[in-house]
Amino acid sequence: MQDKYSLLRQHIEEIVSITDEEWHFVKSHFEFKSYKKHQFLIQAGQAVDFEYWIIKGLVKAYSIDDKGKEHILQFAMENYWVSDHCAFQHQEPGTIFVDCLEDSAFFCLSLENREKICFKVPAMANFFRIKSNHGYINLQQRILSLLTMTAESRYAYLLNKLPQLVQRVPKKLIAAYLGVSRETLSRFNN
Amino acid sequence: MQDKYSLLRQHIEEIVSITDEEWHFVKSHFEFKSYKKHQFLIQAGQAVDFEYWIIKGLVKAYSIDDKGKEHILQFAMENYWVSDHCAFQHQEPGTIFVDCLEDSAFFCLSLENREKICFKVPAMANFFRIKSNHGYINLQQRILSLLTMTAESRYAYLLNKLPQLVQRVPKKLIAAYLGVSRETLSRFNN
DNA sequence: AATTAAAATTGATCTACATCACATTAAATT
DNA sequence: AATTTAATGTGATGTAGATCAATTTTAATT
Repeated sequence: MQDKYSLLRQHIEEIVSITDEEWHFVKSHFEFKSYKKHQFLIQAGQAVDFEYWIIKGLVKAYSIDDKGKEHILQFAMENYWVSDHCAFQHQEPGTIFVDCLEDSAFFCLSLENREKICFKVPAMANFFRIKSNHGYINLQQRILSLLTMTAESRYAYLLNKLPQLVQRVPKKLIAAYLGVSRETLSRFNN
Repeated sequence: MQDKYSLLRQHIEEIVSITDEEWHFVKSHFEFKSYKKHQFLIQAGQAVDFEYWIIKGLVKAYSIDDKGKEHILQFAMENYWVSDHCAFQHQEPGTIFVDCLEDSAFFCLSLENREKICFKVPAMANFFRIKSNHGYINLQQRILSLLTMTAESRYAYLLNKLPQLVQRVPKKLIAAYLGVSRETLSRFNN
C-alpha cells in the first residue's frame, strides 16, 4: 500500500511512533486535494479552512503591501506544512495569499480535526509540537539573517542552504523572499 | 498555596487542564533559579541546559556579529519562555547570548525533562504544541514586519503593541530589536 | 553629593539598496 | 513557428538609514 497516504504516515513516523489503530483514526481526518499551477489555496480576506501538508509541488505564501508589492513569507514544497497559521488558529479571515508555483497535491487538516487527533492520539500532539518547534527555530534563524546580514550574504546563504529551491523558482520571487529588489538581486555575483 | 509554583500551574492551565497528580509529576521536573541584572542565562559557545520560563523579570536574547554589534532576537518577560532553542533542541553549544536586564526568576526545564513530561502527560504535549504554535505565529508576523515596513513604522507598531516594553528597556536595545541604528531611532517622531 | 558610566540627541557625511526606464532573453500560449 | 507574456539584466538616479563625531542628559555607583 505505497499510496499517497503512506507518505503521510512515513512523514509522521519520522518523528513519533503510532499504532495501526491510531493511524486509521488519524488518516480519516485528512482530506486530499490537488491544485494546478496559479491556483490559490488561501486568499486574503477569505476563511482559512485548513493547514496543508504538501505531498507534491511547490507553493508560495506571501502578503501584498499597499503599493502592490509582494513579500514572501515562505516557500513550501514536498513534506512542508503551509497555511495562514495566524488566521487558521484564530479562525479569522486570512491576511496572506498562498498559491501554487507548480501543480501540487495536499493533505488538508481542519482546526477541529487537528485538535481532535491531538487530544485523542497523544503521539500526534507530540508530532505537531516537535514540528512546530522546528518551524520556530527556522523562523528565528531567518529573523537573525534579516537583522545581521546584507542582502547579498542572505542570497549566498540561501543558495547554499536550498540550491534546488533557487533553481525551481524565478529570481524575482527569491528577491521577494530575501527582502531585496529583483534588480539588486540580479546585480549580485552569479 | 499561592507560591511561585502555582503561577506556573496557572500558566499551564490557561491552555490545558491537568489533574493534581499530573501536576505533581510535572512540577518535580522544573528547577527554580534566580539571577541578578547583567547575569547570563546562556552564552555563545557554551552548553544550553534549559528552556526558561520567566516568573519575574526581563531578559534579552541576542547575537553579536563580527563587528561587535548586538542584534536582539527576543525580549522576554513574565510568562514568556526563552532559550537558545536551536542549540537546546540539538544539544549543541549556543550561538546567542541571553542575559538579564532586571533581577529575574525562572523555572528551568531540561530537554530530557521536557520530553519526559510530554510523553508521560499528554496535556503537556498539547500545552507545548499550542505555545510553540503561538510563538511561530508571532515570528511570522515579525518577519513580515521586517520585509514590509520601514524602520519608523516598525517602531510605531511596537510602541502600540508593547508600550510597557519600550518604557522598560533602553531605546538603543529597542533599536537593536527593530533592526535600526540607535541614532536613526532617536530621530523618529515625538 | 560627587563621580563615573551609560543613554540619548543632533549634525555631517556616506552607502547599500530602491526605484525608474528601457533593453534583452527566455518561456508560455495560440 | 509565431506571438504574447513573463523573467532577467543594466544604466542612471534617488533615498532610507548607516556611520562617524561630538554634546547633552540621565542613571548608576562610590
